[in-house]
This record gives sequence, structure tokens and C-alpha cells, in this order.
Amino acid sequence: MKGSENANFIPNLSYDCVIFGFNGKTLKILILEYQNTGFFALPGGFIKKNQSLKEAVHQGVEERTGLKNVFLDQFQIFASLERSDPFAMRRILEANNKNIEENNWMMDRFVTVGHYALINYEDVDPKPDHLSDSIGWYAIEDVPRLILDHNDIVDKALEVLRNNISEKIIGMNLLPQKFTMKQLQQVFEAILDQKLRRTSFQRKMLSLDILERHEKLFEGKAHKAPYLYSFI
Amino acid sequence: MKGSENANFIPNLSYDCVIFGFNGKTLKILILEYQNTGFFALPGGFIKKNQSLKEAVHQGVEERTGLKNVFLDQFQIFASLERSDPFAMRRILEANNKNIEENNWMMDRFVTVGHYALINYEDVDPKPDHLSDSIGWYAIEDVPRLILDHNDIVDKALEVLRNNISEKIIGMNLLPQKFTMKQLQQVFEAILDQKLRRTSFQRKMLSLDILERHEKLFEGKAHKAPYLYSFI
DNA sequence: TATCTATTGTCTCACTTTATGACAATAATT
DNA sequence: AATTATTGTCATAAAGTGAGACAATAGATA
Repeated sequence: MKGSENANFIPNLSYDCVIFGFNGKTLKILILEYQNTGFFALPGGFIKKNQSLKEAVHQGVEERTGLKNVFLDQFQIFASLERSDPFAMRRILEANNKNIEENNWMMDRFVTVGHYALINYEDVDPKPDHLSDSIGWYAIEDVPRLILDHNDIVDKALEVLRNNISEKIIGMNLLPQKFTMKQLQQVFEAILDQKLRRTSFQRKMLSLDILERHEKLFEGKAHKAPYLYSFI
Repeated sequence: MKGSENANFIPNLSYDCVIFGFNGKTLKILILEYQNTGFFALPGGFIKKNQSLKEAVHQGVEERTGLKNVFLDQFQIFASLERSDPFAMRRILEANNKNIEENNWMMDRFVTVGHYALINYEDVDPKPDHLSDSIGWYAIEDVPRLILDHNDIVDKALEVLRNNISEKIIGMNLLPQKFTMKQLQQVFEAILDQKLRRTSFQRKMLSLDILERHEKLFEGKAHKAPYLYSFI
């Protein structure tokens, strides 16, 4: 194997993933920190030569979250020349005592495919990968400075999600299987970052014929119990 | 240089472009035919190592159409394993008397970035590239069988364009700089493949505050002359 | 010059959708 | 039994859309 390439992966191509989670109040994303560098980054990875992009991303998400069959949308390619930064990559490798020569290919220019995933915050016990020592949830308004153009990727993911929210709600996994109308509204409000009217929202959702009504949820609160719904 | 790579290009990565044009009646796309093969394909190409994806695609479109600064939207990556077909590529190279060994890298697996462009049909004198002997406009309902997954790319481009039409109209270059309300409606009808009501369409467009009204256009026809508009 | 033709810009009315507020129903607490 | 907070649904107003009507008009016709 030459030092400038890795036989297993498609060279110069990577994926990065903005994993959105929801805790009932705010929208958060998963961010990892590389060991001993102070570098924060999106979870990402490379595509094996005998693997489709979709398989690669699902595998990467599963390794970090344990979740299979997550909703994933491949929303944009980031392919400018300026986005590559061999010095950052070198520092990450050095901090992990990796052989620079052997991993030289990682300091090449990379074109990355931006994805976002929508998952249920509660289902996840995030796991760092072999280069990073921590992975955690950050509210979207508290995302730290990330390496390379990862902040741009987050911004764009959020923009695309906001534009397509009505089309994506069915496939999204931000809520448990059964949820109340209020929870659904809170997801919308968190994503769109604006308050919505309760009555209009409820009428709209019910008119779309995408919800199935189940039993009531008795929360032990001193008020009328809401129905539970699931997507049809 | 090894036979399995080309020093100038990012390996395994290509772009393909669905170039939409409008002739006043139907929506057409540009398709090229490879010499002596009967193979039809979308215009596409590779990305140089010192070039951004955007630059590469703009350059490719300019070479085929002569148009600079065209509206381009990068809408999806096609990265399945099945999409690659070394036999088709080999046949194209052979038919052009290209050295197979030297161009071996072209028969690798490729991940391609699907783009669509919107251009003014009238401005263009399409030019074939060095591997193809003809390039021409095909109405979207008459697109022939294309190589690889290029028919899928066309279908997806059209789907994305239809979904985003209201957001993209301002940037689109399907019309001349100044145009009548009727021409604008015809573009919408061609893209959406459905008739629209004249009065509702006009009212809607005027209410969007995206149009500037100019002088009238006297077409020499025996009826009231329409105003010309441009996007603000 | 007067009339005719085809198309345009705008208005009207009916219908549908959305915004906003009102209100009764109800699960648990007091 | 009265109170509290929230829910599901209705009532009314406001905004948007569909479908047609009609006057205005550039050029053709006579």
C-alpha cells in the first residue's frame, strides 16, 4: 500500500452527518471531540470501495448511536478547495499516536457528502469512535466552533430540514412511536424556531390523514388527558 | 502514472448534468451520443484535483453550451454499487480508439453528483465533447435509453425541479431577461406538465413581489399587447 | 375610417383554507 | 364539590384560490 492512499476506501470522498435529536424541549445535534486537540467535529467517515454511500452512512450512524434504519437525508455535497485542512487532520492523527505516513491519505483533499439524521434522543447512548474521546448532544444554538466547514454543514442541514419539514415528518424518528399532539407541535416549534397556534396546528395535522389516534395518555396531571397518536 | 489512476482528476468522482432548456413550448434536455456506440448519456465529467466541484460543472456546461454563469443546482449524489458499468465505458473508449490501459481509471467505480441547469434554449449552440459525435435537445417525454443510471438522474432532476419550482423561478434562466406573463406561465406549465389558470396564475405572480413591470411588447398581432416583466 | 378578432389586465363571486378566539369536557388536586 | 390546567372542537373572521365575466386594445379586415 502506498502511503498516499488506502486500499479499502474510495479516496478523497467522505460523508458527514448532522444527527438531530429531540428531548421534548430543544433540538440538539451530536458532536464529537477529538482526543487531546480541542477539536470538535461532526460524526463522519469514509466509504469502502465495495460499499454504497448509503450503507456507509447507516453503518457510521449505527456505530455512534446503536440505531439501525434511521431516517437519513443526503442533502448536499461540500466540495470547495478551501474546505480541506491537512494541518487539522495531522494534529488529530498525532494526538492519537497514529502513524502519519500510513495515514497520509487522510490529509488529502476531501469532498464530503452532507447528511442529516432524525432520531429519538431517548433511544441513544452515544459512543465515541477510535479517534475521539467524547461525543455528546449540543443544543443547536450552542454548537461550538467545529473543524473545517462543519459549521456550514450544520447550518445548511437545518435550513434544508426547515424547508422540508412537512414532507419529512412521517419518516422522522424524533419522537417515540406514540406521541401526543403537543409533543408533535413541540418538534415543529423546535425545528422551525417559532411558536405555532395550537388549534390551527392540530386541525392541520388531523386533516393530513397521516395520524392514527390511539388510547389516551394519563400523565397524572390535573387536566384533560391527551390522545396518543402514531404515524400511519 | 499508474494505469489505474489519472493524476489530474479526483478518482472515482464525477458529475452529470441535466441541462433543461425551454423553446417557448416544451421543456427539453441536452443529451449526447458517443461515437459509434449508440450510447446516449448526460453531459458530465470529472473534477480536477485543484478545482472545486462548482468550477468543474460550470466549465463542463460552458464547454457544451457556451454559456457562463448558468443557474446550477446540485441536487443529489448517485453512489450505489450497481451504477458502475466498466463494459459500457470500455466500449466507448474502444470506439474512440482511446488507449484502454491509459484510461483504465475510467472503468473504476464512480460516484456522481447530479446537477440540473436551467438555460435559455435560444442562447445555445450545443457542442459535442471529444468522445461524442452528437449532442442535441430531447423533449423530456422523448428521452432515449441512457447509459448507466442516467435515466434515473433525469427523473430525479425533474422531480426536484417540480418540487422547488416556486423557489427557483427567480434564479432560473429558462426565459430571456424580459418576458411576458404568458411566457412565464408556459414555463410553469412545461415544468409541471399541467395547464394553469391564466387569471389565478397572473394574480399569484403579481402578489409575490418578484416581478418588475416594463414597457409593452408589440408583437404585431391583432390584440392587446402584453407587458414585459423581469425578475427583481 | 369603422368594424372585427384575439388576447390581455382586472374585477366579481363562490368556495376553500387559515387565523383567532371561545367554550365545554375532563383528569387530578384541593 | 369546587378548582386548575389542558385538551378537543366549534364559530366567526380573514385571507387565498377557482372560475368566469368584461372592458381595453393592437392590429387585421373591409
